[in-house]
Amino acid sequence: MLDFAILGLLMERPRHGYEIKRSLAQLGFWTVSFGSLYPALRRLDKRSAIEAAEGTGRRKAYAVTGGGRELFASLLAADPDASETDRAFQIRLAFLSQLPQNERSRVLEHRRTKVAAQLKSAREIVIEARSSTQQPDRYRLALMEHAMRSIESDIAWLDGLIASERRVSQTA
Amino acid sequence: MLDFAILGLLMERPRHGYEIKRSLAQLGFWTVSFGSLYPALRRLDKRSAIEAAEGTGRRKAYAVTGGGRELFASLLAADPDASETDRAFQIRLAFLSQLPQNERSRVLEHRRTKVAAQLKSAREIVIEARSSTQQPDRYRLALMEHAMRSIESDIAWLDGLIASERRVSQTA
DNA sequence: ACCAATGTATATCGAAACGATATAGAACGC
DNA sequence: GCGTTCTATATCGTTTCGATATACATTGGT
Repeated sequence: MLDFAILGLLMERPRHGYEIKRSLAQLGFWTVSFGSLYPALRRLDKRSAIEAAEGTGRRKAYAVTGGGRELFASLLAADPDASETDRAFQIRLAFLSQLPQNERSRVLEHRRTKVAAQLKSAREIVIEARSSTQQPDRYRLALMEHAMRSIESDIAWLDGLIASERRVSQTA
Repeated sequence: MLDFAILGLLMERPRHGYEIKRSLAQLGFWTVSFGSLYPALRRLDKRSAIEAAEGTGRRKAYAVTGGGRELFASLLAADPDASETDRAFQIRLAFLSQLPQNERSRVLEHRRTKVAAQLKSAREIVIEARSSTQQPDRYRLALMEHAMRSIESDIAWLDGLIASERRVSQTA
């Protein structure tokens, strides 16, 4: 999970820990804690997927190794099965350019199906709550409605991505 | 965190594990795993914040104890400091009715301040990315823009809550 | 009436991630 | 020159996760 993201970032260029943390946050999906980051780096180092390059001073820059590249490629191309996390999808998306066009659509469509299911159940929950005899706490209703709307906006966003994907593949 | 949510749910009525899981998901904020849930129940039991009521068959219903009520109240009223998690806020909100009106506004305003800061940095990131010479990967840009829009919609939602809070306190 | 599939329910394991905190050099302000 | 903030790595204990095992209950088809 975190390993996947780290490898992806290191594929572009060597980075040291703190920089990985910053990049992760800038990609808009994660403010990872030090308690996750440094153990992850050691994990990857142990598997020799990464190696410490130029230990200039106290900053340890890490670079991805050959094995690391292979590992990353297999993670990226892996079947985005039903149990894919939100975060896993985001990471996959951030590196989606590295996948051939037809596979990209598959990843997006697959995600759409999953989120559509989430929307269905979120809607049912809201409808149920609104029509309940003893109508629920207003804060909770707000919570449920907001959750529903967030999913709706996720779907709209995904549809935009899918549409632009189709446009690109037609031009090409 | 999870303990907080469990206590809140058990304050209303005794529930067994599976039901807590379902309620948590319905409140729109969490599909907690069994690997979190059952350890959490045992944790709370050990602290005697909850106790097993009527062990009818294989379902163990848990009820909150006096100590548990105290614990919950202190968690709910605790200072929503800067490090408050998204989830912690959501849980707090789900049980906000149990807090006096003036404290409710404080919780909401505090949250707004925090999310506003998030929005600021998200906007900076998007602006920076868009104006960058080597403009970033389109998928990443989409990711960043979506993150930004999500935060914008969170703020709008919070403002709605704050406004309705004011309306209520004026009528009262 | 039988049995397969699905739903309800509790439990546990190892791994991953979290939040807090410690430490310390570097850069900056005044 | 001295305090504050920023950069950077590290570790500790706890929480949460995801996968998996198990078993009874309910429902639907034939």
